[in-house]
Amino acid sequence: MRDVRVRFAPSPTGALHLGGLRTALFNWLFARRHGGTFIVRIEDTDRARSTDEALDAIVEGLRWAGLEWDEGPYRQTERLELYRRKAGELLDQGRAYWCVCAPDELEARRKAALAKGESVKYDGRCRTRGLTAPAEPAALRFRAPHTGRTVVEDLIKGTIEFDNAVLDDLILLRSNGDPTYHLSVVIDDALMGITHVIRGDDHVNNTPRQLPLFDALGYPAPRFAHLPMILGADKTRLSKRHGAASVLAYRDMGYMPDALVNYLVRLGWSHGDQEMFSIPDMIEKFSLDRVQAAAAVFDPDKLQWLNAEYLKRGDPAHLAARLRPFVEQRGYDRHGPVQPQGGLEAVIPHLRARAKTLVEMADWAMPYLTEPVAMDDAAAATLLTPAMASSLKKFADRVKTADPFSQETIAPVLRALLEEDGLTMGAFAQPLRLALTGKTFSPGIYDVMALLGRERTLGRIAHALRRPVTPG
RNA sequence: GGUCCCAUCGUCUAGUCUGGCCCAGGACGGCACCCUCUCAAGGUGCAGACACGGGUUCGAAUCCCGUUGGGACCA
Repeated sequence: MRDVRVRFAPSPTGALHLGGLRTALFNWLFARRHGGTFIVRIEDTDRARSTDEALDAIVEGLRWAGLEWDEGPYRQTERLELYRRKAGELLDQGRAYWCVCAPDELEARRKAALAKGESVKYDGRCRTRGLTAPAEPAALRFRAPHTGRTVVEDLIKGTIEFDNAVLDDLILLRSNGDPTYHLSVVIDDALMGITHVIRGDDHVNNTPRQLPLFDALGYPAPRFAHLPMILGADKTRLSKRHGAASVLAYRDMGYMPDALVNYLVRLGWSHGDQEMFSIPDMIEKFSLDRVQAAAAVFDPDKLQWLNAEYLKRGDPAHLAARLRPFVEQRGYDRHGPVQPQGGLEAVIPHLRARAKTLVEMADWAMPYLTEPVAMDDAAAATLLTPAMASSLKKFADRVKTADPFSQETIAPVLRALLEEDGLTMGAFAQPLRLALTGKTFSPGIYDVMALLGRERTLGRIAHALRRPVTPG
């Protein structure tokens, strides 16, 4: 195999979507697997719809996901002269011709054909006119073959045959001189030495139109692999309508990049029953012939499960770094950081088994990082009864001297107290938990105390006891 | 409308190329139980699919044809 060169070629007309990320991922994996080159090329010739904001978002999304490229991003708007020059060569060689059919006229003919149930392709009116440098606005059309068959040997779908009679004479240059998608994509793939075009299967029908163009331009065609679409729950193409589809939105919802990538790689690709793949693992195992031909439905629940798995297994220091922005966003700085022993990293072992996202983890972490704690008043009204308050006070008095302040020393004190006051752990743990964290759910109560340390444990109980207590 | 693609549990998929090991396996989700100081997590178990109809064959989820259904592109 020649040195593999693949590209991801998004249009900067919106956010990077999950479908786009997966296309990028499969290209990237293929390149890495074969020691090839991964190129990012921005298809921004549609200048009306392309924006720099979208371009930035795409680049940011790729970076966040960890898909580093080897070349680019190239921008097609920087290569317009090249496309025009190549189009001129096709005209000189008789492989293209001027067409003066006006767009609205074309549209009218198309509608008429559709109404009569005929093919809507261009009728070839200007094909044999032999127009040279027309004075009126003219588009340049490709003289496509109209006989024979074009065969695409797709690496995923197998052999796909097209009757050339159904192929259109593509427009290469619009009447304003701008290249069309078909022209620029073929020239770039040819000149950039792309060996494998791995793209969404919405491009399958474009392939037989582009193949003769490679030929006319005098370049060997790359191999093609068309990836199945990602669908929403309603089985239509995934889009904004299905809720968040943008990669950056998933980042902001607290997903780990490796978890998203892991989820995406399993959408359409598999390696036996294996569900979890590290990046090196998927690079080693990735292959196009294991890619599914059928479309896949995006399942947010499974993504969330995978994310939780990454939270449970990840390196605490790494998770802490990912978690920090979410914590800071929550006002970590507002009260001044109140660090538990060992910093943010120390809370991770206690929260990772419960949280599904970094957002949840950050929410759960706040009681250990800020002072004072936000109290769940409704719960306090039912849990902090006078009787409980008295037991809590006793508990606080007795654990004062526990040394070191840990489960080993606290547990005997607590057990004795429960016996004395005729309480069960089940009855006492909730009021204590609420006093310590302000919440009705938390890590194990001994872990909470160890995390808070002696001073803050006692302080919080005292603080909770100063609340007006409900009679009862 | 034309062209093209696709079809295994609700979802992601293994099995399809190289028919028998599949009265179809795994995972997510669901349900039940266990564990338990809360919430989770974890453990155990249960329900759940070869779209349909014809062929080929001793034998088909697997091969062929058709139907149906879904999707994409063409403006």
